[in-house]
Amino acid sequence: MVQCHQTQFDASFGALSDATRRGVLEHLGREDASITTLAERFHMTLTGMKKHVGVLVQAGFVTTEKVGRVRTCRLGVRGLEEEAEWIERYRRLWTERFDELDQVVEELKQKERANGRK
Amino acid sequence: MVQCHQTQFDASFGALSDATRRGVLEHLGREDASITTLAERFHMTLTGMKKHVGVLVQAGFVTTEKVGRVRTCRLGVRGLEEEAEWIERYRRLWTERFDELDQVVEELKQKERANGRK
DNA sequence: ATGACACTGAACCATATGGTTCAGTGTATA
DNA sequence: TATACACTGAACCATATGGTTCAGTGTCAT
Repeated sequence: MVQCHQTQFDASFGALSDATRRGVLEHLGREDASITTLAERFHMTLTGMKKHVGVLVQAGFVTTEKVGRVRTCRLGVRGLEEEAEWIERYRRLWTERFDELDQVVEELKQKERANGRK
Repeated sequence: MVQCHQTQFDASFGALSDATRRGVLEHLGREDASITTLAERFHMTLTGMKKHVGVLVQAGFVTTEKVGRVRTCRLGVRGLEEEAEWIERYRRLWTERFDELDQVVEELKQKERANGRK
């Protein structure tokens, strides 16, 4: 369950680690867009935006289709389910870890009270 | 609500985009560890592992404390709450988007049935 | 006090990333 | 048919990333 998705997570978290790409996802969440539209929206050359879109496609977040001379980008079917799962798993890890810590702190307090009474 | 966390997300998703670092988080979720332990565990030089830990510290996922000659790494207090939130928000976006799509498909089917009856 | 141990920092290396320009190709439109 | 438009690909650039080696510094154990 751990080794099977490594390279996929590398790609998807990598794709999410750039503000422009997160912005593109947000835009595509509202409406489909051509490369030109996205390039203008994010103050970037066509070529630059095409690279970002390429990364998002590679990660499976976006699909594109070219009709005539314009390539339209839209959200891919893959979504963020697996990333959400991964993150959730680690959130649980964190919580457990700090519940343990709380216990330790609680024990320390008890000891202190005991010492205070001495 | 969008621009305020950009660089933080850059750092945190960037930190998660590497298999070794995800592995380190998993390890620290089970137990604290020294740099040496982690380096051995992931077949890497001390220096290399120290860099990875640095990235995780920078992202706020890990804290370290040096006592004597060993630096112990543990999960930081920050956790993954905000990343979980972000991802959740986009999961909703996706869902809405594909619900719309489903509607369109549904309408197409209806039209087709109508044409079939012609 | 000596040696081993755990880390640290600088320097280096190859490759990846985020961007650009420039020179195309193919498509729509006047 | 000529022109403008949307994209594509190659080449380039600066910086970041993921790793290494090597030469320390400080700490523990004999």
